[in-house]
Amino acid sequence: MPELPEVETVRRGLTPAMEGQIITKAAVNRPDLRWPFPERMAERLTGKRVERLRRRSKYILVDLDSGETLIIHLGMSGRMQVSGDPLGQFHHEHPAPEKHDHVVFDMENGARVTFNDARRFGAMDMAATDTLDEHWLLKDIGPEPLGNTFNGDYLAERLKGRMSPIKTALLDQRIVAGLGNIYVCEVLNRAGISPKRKAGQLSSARAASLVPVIRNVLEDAISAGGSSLKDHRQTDGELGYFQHNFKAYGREGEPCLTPGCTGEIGRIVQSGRSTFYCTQCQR
DNA sequence: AAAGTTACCTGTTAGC
DNA sequence: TGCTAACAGGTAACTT
Repeated sequence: MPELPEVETVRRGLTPAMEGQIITKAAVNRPDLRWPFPERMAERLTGKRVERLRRRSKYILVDLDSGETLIIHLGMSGRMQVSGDPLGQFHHEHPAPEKHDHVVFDMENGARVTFNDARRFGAMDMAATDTLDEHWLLKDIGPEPLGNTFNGDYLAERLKGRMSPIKTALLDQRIVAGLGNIYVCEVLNRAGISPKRKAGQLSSARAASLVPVIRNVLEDAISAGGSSLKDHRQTDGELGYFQHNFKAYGREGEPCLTPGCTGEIGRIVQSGRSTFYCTQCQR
């Protein structure tokens, strides 16, 4: 669900409420999300100080002073809401609990962080911080698209020889981290590349040219607080607004916005997911 | 090995 | 209004 920009927006929203703070109480209201929670999760969190909040791909990583890291994935419908007074001053009022509030953290500063996930495709696990890269959920993930190791040479090399459509290849988290259905549609529209084109059929130069487009789309979306369709909210409950900047996603039947293009946006299904693209200017 | 399909779960919406 | 079906931003497990 939430793709990289939404997860980064959530991480930034959680940081002032959680970083440097002790978790005074962890309420775990059910045994599992997509998978069972780790053994004794509440006890392993309670009384621990949050040293740092990081993000890897679509995962939020909460480093604790116990040497463990809490790994959080929002799945399709996961939200994290901050309530109360993070400045720790006078009133500590929190909204009434809602359906699907599965995990609730109370912080020493009075902030409350609530994980709500109707579809329960989300996940939480805990692992030793120093070997986190070997965790089964993280070990096969490709480079961060906004990091230095993700460059034109790398992407061209990874796409070489691939028979799958470029749309599918960019969704493959082993090739590049953090892209989901929405942003892949936007990237290919901005790049003028057909989602149906075989990944290995792109010239190296064209493959490499995707790198700055990917970076720009993601950076624009992060600046806008992510995209709110059905579920994504920022941690203060506000909507992101990048959805107003979509040029392809969700615009079936509407005109293509590429300057000089007279085509319209169509929709096809690729590996079970909707793809929106301009049949005229995306070749 | 790689590509494609299915399943997980609930909520919303479109269509009748 | 009420019912049903289709669909939703992810990804692991399964089949081909």
